Amino acid sequence: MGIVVKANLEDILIAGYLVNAGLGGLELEELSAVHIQKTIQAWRNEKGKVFSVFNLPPDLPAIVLAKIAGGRLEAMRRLQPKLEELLSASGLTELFQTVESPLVQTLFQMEREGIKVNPETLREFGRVLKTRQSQLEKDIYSLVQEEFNISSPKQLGIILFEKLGLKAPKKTKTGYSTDAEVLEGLADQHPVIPLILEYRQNTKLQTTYIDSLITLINPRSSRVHTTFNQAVTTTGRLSCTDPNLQNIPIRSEEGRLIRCAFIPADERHRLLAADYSQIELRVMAHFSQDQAYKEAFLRGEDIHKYTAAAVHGVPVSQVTKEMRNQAKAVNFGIIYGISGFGLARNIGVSRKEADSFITAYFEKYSGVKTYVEQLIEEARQTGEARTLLGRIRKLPDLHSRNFSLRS
DNA sequence: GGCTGACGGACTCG
DNA sequence: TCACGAGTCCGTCAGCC
Repeated sequence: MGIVVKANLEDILIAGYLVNAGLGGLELEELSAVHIQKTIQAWRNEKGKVFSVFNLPPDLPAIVLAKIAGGRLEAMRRLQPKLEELLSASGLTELFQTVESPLVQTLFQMEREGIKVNPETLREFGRVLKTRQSQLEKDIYSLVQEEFNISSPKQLGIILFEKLGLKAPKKTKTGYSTDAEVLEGLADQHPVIPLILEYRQNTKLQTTYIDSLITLINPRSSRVHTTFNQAVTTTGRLSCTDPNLQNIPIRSEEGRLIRCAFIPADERHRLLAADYSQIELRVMAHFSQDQAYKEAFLRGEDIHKYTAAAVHGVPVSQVTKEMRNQAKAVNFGIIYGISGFGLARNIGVSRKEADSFITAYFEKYSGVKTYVEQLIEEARQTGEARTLLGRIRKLPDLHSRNFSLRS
C-alpha cells in the first residue's frame, strides 16, 4: 500500500469515541442512532452476523451492496458536522486534531511494519513445555488418584474441595473459586496444588503465546501485524488484538522466554525498549503539587523507599525490603483509590495495619490527599473527570449507593 | 447427537 | 468482596437443527 492521502481526513469513529466518553467505541450504526436519529444497515448476512467491509460475501447482489453503502455514506456525511460541533462544545477539538488524528497514520504504519517473530524459537519452547505438561498431568492424576480435566475449574473444584476435603475460601457465581490466589493460599495443604499452578501457567503459555502466536505470523513478511484499537478503552489508552502484543509475558521466568522469539527484522535493525519510570506517580506529583512528593522526585529518590521511610517514621537507610514492598503497594493503590480492605488483602497485613499505613501516607503527602478529595468533589459535581489533554471520562456511578460501583 | 454462540473463570500485561 | 485498564483461551451450558 504506502498510499499517502493529502486530503484533510476526519475519522468519525474516533470523533464519536471522544464525544461519547465512557461508552467505548461506538460503531457507525450506533453513532447514527444517537446523533442523527437515523437507522442504518450494517454489513450483515441473513443470520444477522456482521461482516468486515473487507470481507463481503461474493454472492451479495450489487443492488443490496449499493443500498447499504449508500445509507452508510449518507450517515457519515451528516455525522461529520454534528460531531465537529460536539467536539468543539466539549473542548475536545484540539485533542482530536493534534493527538488522535495524527495517531491514526502512526498506528497504521506500525501495523504495516509489524514485528518479526521466529517460529522455530516458539516451537522449540513448545516442545519443552509439552514434555513438562505430560509429566505434570501424570503426577497430578497420581496424587489425587483420579483422571480429570485439569483445565476445568468445575472439575478441579470438586476434586479439591469435595474429594480431598480442602477448605474453599471463596466461591464464584457458578461454584468453587480455584483461581491462582485461592490455590496459593492452599499451597502448603496438599502437594498437588503447586503442580496445578504450574500446569495452568504452562497451558497459558502453550495455547496463547506459542500455538496461537505461530498462526498469526504472516507468511509473506515473517512478522506479526497486530491491530491497534484507538477507540475502545474508557480511559483513552490503546488496546490491541490478533495478537494482543500488550500482554506478552515478562513477570515469570518461563513466560519471559516467549520474548526471545521477537527479533529485529534484519542485521541492520536493533530492538530498543524505552519506558517512563514511575510515570503515574510523577503525574500525581505534578497534578497534586504535593511538596514532599515533588521534592522526592526532584532529588532522584527511590520513591518507594522514601515513602516507606515516611510511613514507618524511620530514616531511609533503615528501610527493609519488606517495608519498601509495602510502600510500593500503597503508592500503587493510591492511584486507584485505595481502601484499607484492598490494601490489607494485597500485602497480607491486618485491616488495622493497612488503615494505619494509609493514614500515615496521607499525613506525609497531605497535598495528595487534598488533591484526591478535590478531584472526587469536582467529578461529583460535573459527573466527569478530565485528563491533562482534556479527554473526558464520564463517572455517573460516583453517586451510586453501591460501594463497588462508586469505587 | 452435534454444532454454535454467549458467558464465566482462568491467565497474561501495564 | 474491593483495587484501575485491557485481550485471549478454555470449559460449560443453552438453544438450535
